[in-house]
Amino acid sequence: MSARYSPHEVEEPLMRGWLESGAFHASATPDKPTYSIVIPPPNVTGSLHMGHALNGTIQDVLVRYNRLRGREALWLVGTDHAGIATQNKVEARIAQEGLRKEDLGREEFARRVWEWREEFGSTIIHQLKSLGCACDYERERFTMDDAYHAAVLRVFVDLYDKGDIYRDVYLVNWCVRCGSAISDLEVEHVDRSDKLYYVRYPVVGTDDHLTVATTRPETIVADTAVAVNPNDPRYGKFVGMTALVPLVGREVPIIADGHVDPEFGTGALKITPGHDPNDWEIGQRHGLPAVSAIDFDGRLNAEAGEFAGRDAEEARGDMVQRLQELGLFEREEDYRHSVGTCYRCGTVIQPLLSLQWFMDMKRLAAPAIECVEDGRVSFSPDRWADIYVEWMRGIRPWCLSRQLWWGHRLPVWYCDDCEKVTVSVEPQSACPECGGNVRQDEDVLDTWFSSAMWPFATLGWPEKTPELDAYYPTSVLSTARDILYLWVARMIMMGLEYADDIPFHSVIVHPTILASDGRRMSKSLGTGIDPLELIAEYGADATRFGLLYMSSVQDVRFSADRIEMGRNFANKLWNASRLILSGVHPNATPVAVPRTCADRWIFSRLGAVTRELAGLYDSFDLAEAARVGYRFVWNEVCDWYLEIAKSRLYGEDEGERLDVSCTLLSLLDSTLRLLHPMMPFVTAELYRNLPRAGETSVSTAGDVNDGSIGPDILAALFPDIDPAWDDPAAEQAMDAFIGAVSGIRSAREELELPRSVSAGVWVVAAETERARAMTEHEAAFRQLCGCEVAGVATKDEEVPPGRYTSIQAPGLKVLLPLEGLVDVDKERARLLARAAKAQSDIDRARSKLGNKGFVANAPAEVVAEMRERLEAGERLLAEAERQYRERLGEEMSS
RNA sequence: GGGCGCAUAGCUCAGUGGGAGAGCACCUGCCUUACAAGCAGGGGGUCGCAGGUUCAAAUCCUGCUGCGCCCA
Repeated sequence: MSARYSPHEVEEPLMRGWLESGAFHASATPDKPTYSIVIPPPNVTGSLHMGHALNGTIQDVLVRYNRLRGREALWLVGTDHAGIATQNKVEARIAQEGLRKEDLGREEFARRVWEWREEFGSTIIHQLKSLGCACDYERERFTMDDAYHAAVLRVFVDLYDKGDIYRDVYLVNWCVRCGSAISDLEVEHVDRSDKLYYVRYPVVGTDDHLTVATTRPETIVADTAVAVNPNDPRYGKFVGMTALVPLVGREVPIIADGHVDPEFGTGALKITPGHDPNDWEIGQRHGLPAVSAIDFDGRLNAEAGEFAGRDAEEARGDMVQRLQELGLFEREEDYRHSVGTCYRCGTVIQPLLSLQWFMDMKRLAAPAIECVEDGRVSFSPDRWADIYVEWMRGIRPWCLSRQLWWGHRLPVWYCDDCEKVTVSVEPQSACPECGGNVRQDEDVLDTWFSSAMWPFATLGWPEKTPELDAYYPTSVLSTARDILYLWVARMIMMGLEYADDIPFHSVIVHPTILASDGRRMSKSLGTGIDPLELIAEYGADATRFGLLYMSSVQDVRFSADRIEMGRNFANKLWNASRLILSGVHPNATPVAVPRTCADRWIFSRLGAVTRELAGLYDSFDLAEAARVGYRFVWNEVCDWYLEIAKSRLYGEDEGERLDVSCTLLSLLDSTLRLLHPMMPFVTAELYRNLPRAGETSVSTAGDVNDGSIGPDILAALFPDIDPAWDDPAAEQAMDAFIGAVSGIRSAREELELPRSVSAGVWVVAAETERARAMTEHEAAFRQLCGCEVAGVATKDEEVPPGRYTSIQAPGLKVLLPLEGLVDVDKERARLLARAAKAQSDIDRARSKLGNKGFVANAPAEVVAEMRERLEAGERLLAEAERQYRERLGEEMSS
């Protein structure tokens, strides 16, 4: 075995073996309890980024853990067809041939998209393999698969028949660049510095005018009212009169509406129902007409008179100029506000009136709220449940149609001859009403409509498949928070409506890994970190471990230190295993025979850690799981147990060697299984090198994996703990041992006792059982701190007279002889420091105990503990003073 | 405008009512036959600020400041 763990020699062959043997494939008809996760389908156009890497790791930990728990675990993967994003990619590609999609026609364009998808569409899915993800790659799904498409049409038609889906003219969010409507959720609000323009609207029949403030003077030409707050004393007299809209001279009513904020601008608001969502609402309430002055290409139309044909935003300056010429312009001021932009391309959204397909969400929302409120679906962290419910209560109609060529085309046909609209799963060739010609709607469905069906459509719905039966509802959905509304909420609604049950029991909302500047990683700013590069540099296990360790509940700045920590940890585990695998007795097998104090201690700890890790995996606290695993392996197994075991492992006694070998192998065997969910590769590699019962010699540990799988950790189970391992006495004894060794080491450094200086120390313990580890593991004790145990006493008087310094350890103290060894000044400083520490403990405890309230109100055990602390402090102080006197021949003056 | 979250060592973060922790960085000493991606020892913090509750507050409450995010 190499002295350094080389992830790249291990990972690829292991993954290949697993994939070839179908180890990740879940049975359609399992005979075990099941566990299932559907991956949030990544965009076909994407490549692996930090969010995917973290989320992939989380899901993989859960899937692997549940396999170890003996469950048949399905991790279903696949991709989302991502309408706009994919269309953009392919448009860019054909643009290199000098083509636009219109040149190809719809059918040919779609063919090009499929071609593109075949080539690049599974990039992320393949990249997940390098992270070690145990997905069922054989069941990869795509939201445009034929069966999936059929399911989408079926749901659309059904919701139409139920009256939830309808067609209407409504103000929608229009992206001029994408040439499509998008839903409210796809609009991203960004803060922008603009101008607020103050414009005068003459009041008809008076010499007065109302001044309104607007950020969009180009929409003045579409105004159909001026509104003021009903309680605004400045404007009450104008309500009911009319005003003239500048530039176009339209006479519009002056209305009163409670939603007008008297504080904004002048308190008078221009109302443009055709180009502003709030104005649309006001217009609806007051029966105002809506004028469209901006077309789908972002240009002003005939309503804008002399400005017709100009791009709306570009025309703004000239329109302001014209207002100035007309004497209707008052002033402008700097203004910071948030502007809706397209979340795909960043273009400023134009609210436009348009005939679109909508889905009313109210009916489906009710049960989807209920299942979260009654706890059938839980969120982790649970505050997301409130956020979800809050949003669901205010849910609004969903604009479903997209003016794209890539996606699920609406199953809607319009008759050329009559008014008949046919909505049907079956393609229509003639109008069922009049037999006339029909045309299919040109639009496609919002991508999120199909992804909402992901948890059941991927399992074969609407067929009653065995997969659906075995794996629905799924166990967990893990996701970033930004698609909580866009996707998670809609999955719950669709699941309840069509699969007759919640889509998943738990939703994990994982944190966002931020760039080092504390903001989201950004490609354009170059602050992104490529997880594949991390894997290349540190290995997959290190990357996974680092991500888990750094990401608990809060968003966190990426820190390469954590990944390095993961690499070092993998290396530590590797080397600990190297010590064991190369040092054990040839006949040893992983069967624990805990005999000595240290054995019983480490197995007691193993039991506790196993329980703890199971609880942490079950409750999705994977960051804590990483910490617990790290501390156990590094600070308990490696720092102490292995060091103690060495003396027996390298000793002369054959029986001892065999015993400790078996125990070491058993400990390693369990530890690998505990950590496997987090670090699948290194644990699998080491596991296959463990000798098994029946084998007579250690296998070829550390040979480079040729792809064949030895004992496969994937077939193993989570460690079974024997309650009999719990051993508080052994834990106490080892606490004393560790405290003594550490104390002696510190003293040696402080007193500058060279390592070569050996000493026989006396152990003073009221209960000699406390000193058991030190006597039982005397060889190890000597090895670790360079001291022999000269004897064990129950009280000071039993210790031979002489000069000692004392070292306090849990439950006992160690007396280290100083005769002729120590620099007087060093010892003086040490004793003074000890006395000061003891004094501060005493002061603290005394002040607590002197407080009547404390003694009366604090729990008895806390008070008792404080008394013990006081006594211990007093003992320590007295001892330091006594030693000071004896050693230095003078009183300590403090 | 409404809401959520965060502020702890030089850095990145744990800890969420009873003696301030980790990793990295730093200082000292070690190539001790598992590991220098390591070992041993050490220094370093009025736990953002101000009030309050409590016998007891980094931890609970209120306000403030700063940062991030979501919704309108």
